[in-house]
Amino acid sequence: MSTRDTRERLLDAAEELFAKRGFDAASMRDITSLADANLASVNYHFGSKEALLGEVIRRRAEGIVEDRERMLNLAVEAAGKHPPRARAVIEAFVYPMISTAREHPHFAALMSRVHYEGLFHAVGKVFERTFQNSMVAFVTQLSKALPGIPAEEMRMRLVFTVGAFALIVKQNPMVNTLAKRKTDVCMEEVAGYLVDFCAAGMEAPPNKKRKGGRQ
Amino acid sequence: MSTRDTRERLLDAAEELFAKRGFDAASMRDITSLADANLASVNYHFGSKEALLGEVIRRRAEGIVEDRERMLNLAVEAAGKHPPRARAVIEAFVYPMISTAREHPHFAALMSRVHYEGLFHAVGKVFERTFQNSMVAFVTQLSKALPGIPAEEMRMRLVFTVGAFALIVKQNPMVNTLAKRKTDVCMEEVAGYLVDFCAAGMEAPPNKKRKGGRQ
DNA sequence: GTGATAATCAAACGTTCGTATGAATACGTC
DNA sequence: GACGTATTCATACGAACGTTTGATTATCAC
Repeated sequence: MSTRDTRERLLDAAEELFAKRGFDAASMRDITSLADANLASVNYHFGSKEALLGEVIRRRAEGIVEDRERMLNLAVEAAGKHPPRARAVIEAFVYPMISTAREHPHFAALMSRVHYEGLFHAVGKVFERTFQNSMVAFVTQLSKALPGIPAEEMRMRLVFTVGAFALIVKQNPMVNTLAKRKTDVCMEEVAGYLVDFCAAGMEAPPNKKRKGGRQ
Repeated sequence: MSTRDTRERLLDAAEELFAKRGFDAASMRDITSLADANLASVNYHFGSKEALLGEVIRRRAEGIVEDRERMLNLAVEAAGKHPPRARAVIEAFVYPMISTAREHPHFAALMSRVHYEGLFHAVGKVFERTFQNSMVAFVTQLSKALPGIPAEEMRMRLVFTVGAFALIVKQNPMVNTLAKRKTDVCMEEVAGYLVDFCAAGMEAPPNKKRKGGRQ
């Protein structure tokens, strides 16, 4: 059993348990046990538990960002000299993560956690270099598609999209309860709903800053 | 210093630290220290750490749900014999939590955590009895306002709204970074953006279940 | 085979955790 | 002021945590 095997088994086990239980609640003993590895192996291969989390995220995040950029470029080219429709931009933003959520549901759930837990101390750098940087290009294209929306409001709308998205891929019990589903909501199905919802939200008229409104 | 004082100081401290660090990372010693109380006081007043979390949520959740229902009823009455507009329903859903987020930002951030961490074992019951139950009435009114949307899709759209919402109230570093803000995003400001976005998303045409689409 | 490097292993380290205990103090009632 | 209850307190417990260590085993070039 080569080193590479152990490394990957550790990454897989960590991905699953970090996603299911959270960073703190997933102990090194749980992870190494699931990976059929020795307790000390994580510190040998990665140095620390935090570094393990960083590597779990890094090994997939870059691919997702690349897919997003590829889809965005395709949309730009397909639109010719016009800017692409907002819906096409949203699809380029959402589908790579949806595909990941199907192939690696634990990773998608973990990404959702990263948004909401204070895990930035461990993954801040890799997260910044990948996901956050990639968002700039999407805001740019959305602003071209919808020139009437102020840049700041457009950025907020993309944050809303991330939030709506993150709650879905989390496989949250609430989602199934609310949706009155006995089986888990299927990713492809929900992707269509999400794109419809967010594309319409993007195309909404800009906010009338009604000052003196509700205090 | 009466008992009630200590109880409330513990609840306040727990609310803040659970929100900032998460359930596991916020230790009893941190909480009791911030509350200027003895380490044993939590177990004396609440029985356990989990019970403390449950009480932290319960003491505010019920008020929020009541506010939501009150605003929803007002919207229904104001609309007369017609159903209220989707936007009015969204406002009734969002504003009570926005108000809470202004008065008790830690609580709002904690609620966001509850959606994403596996905290349901501790708060599942109180959470179910309050927030999830209250959603049924909103889906009902939204379906009346927008009869063209299938019930399941409407439920998903309300989940999207919760997700977009939760990411905002979390005071997530990403939000400020993305929004290119040096100061925290103001709740009232973002509430307007959020309602515009979600109301438009609600009113989007129903999804054309394009089967055989992307695999 | 031999030696150097890489990887695995069992065991232990010191720390921190949530909880429990029993004594000490504060409080309200008579 | 004394008594019973409610609360606070210092302290300790056992368990679980991430990490470290030093020996042991596998791997591979020569």
